[in-house]
Amino acid sequence: MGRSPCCNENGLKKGPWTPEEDQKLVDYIQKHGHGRWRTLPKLAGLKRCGKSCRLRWANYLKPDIKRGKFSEEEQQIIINLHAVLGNKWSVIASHLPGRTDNEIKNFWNTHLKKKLLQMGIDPVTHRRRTHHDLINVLSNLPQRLAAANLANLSTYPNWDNAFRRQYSDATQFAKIQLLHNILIQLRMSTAPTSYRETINHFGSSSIPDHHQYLNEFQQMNSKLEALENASNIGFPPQITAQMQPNLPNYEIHDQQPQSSSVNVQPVNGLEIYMSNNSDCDDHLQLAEEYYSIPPSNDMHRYPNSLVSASPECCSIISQIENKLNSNDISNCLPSSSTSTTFEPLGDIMEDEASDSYWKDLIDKYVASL
DNA sequence: AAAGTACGCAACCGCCCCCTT
DNA sequence: GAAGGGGGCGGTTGCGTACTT
Repeated sequence: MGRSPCCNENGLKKGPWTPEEDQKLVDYIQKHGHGRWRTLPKLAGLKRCGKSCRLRWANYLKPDIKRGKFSEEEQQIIINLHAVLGNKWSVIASHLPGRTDNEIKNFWNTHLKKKLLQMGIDPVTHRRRTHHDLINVLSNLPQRLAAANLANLSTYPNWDNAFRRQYSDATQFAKIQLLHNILIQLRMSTAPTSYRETINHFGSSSIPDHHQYLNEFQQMNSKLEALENASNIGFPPQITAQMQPNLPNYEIHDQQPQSSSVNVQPVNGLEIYMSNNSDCDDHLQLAEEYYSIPPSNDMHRYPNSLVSASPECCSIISQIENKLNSNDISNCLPSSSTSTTFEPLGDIMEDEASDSYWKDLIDKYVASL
């Protein structure tokens, strides 16, 4: 069928609107309403196409439009709705009084997208970018290992100590990132971060003791936090700036379901939805209401989707876990200001002195993905 | 101080859906 | 049911401004 553009007539103005044009449009609409947009410009004395008038009115001149910065609450609403709806800007705008779809779309593209990326969250799927991070780390690891090995050779006497240490730290950091990413996978494969996933995780027939479950989850988070904190202390700034964005951040929260029977329990920045009553059908119904769209339609858009680990992967994760359990990471703080950055993690990293251990581990882990 | 670059946002473009004829 | 028009929507562009070199 097709249609001719509404702005193909000669003499029609394009580009930024002048205050005089704005005034004409406002005056006309306040007096007569907009009626048919195509006929409006002529009646209002504007040399614009109807579409341009509609957009100018809808996005800028309408009296109830809210200008200015988006509040934290508004930002959270946009993120949550985008996780469920995708780029349905007009629907998202309908939940934010005074905000236009265009404004929200621009704000998403210029601010929120970057914010989520910095948090290690994919802005399209709203999943944590565990696998991508891991692949990035793995793709750089051989170079880092090679560089570190070179730095250790006495055949390069001109390399100063800071330079050697930087490369040595980079190697250690790569290893820690690997450990970190594997642990995140472990956390995501065993710890649901939303109410739906709680149900999915335990099945609809029985839900074990929530407190015990939360305790386990908290312990895992504590370990990860300690690991992150330890790896950040004293790290050379030129490397930190480059690599820090790869470290996921857990500040994002799901929106609290509108029900008094559901508690939100913050766990190290994550919020887990747990119900007080033990009726699984009610739980599921609440979850369905909260997410509003059946999961089979578009599962990938749900926030905090469950990432499951394969049995092989779990086995490797267990090895790492055993290692972590045999070392008290919470005490891993630098013993002095002159210590090497990753000395505190030495107990974990150095008892397997050879890089072949890590190579094997990486190979197995990649194969299990 | 000037040139180059990045960023933010208003406006435009083209496609699509829905309603009317 | 098909054709055509009106309006809405999401993606993209381009300009003005801020920031960096």
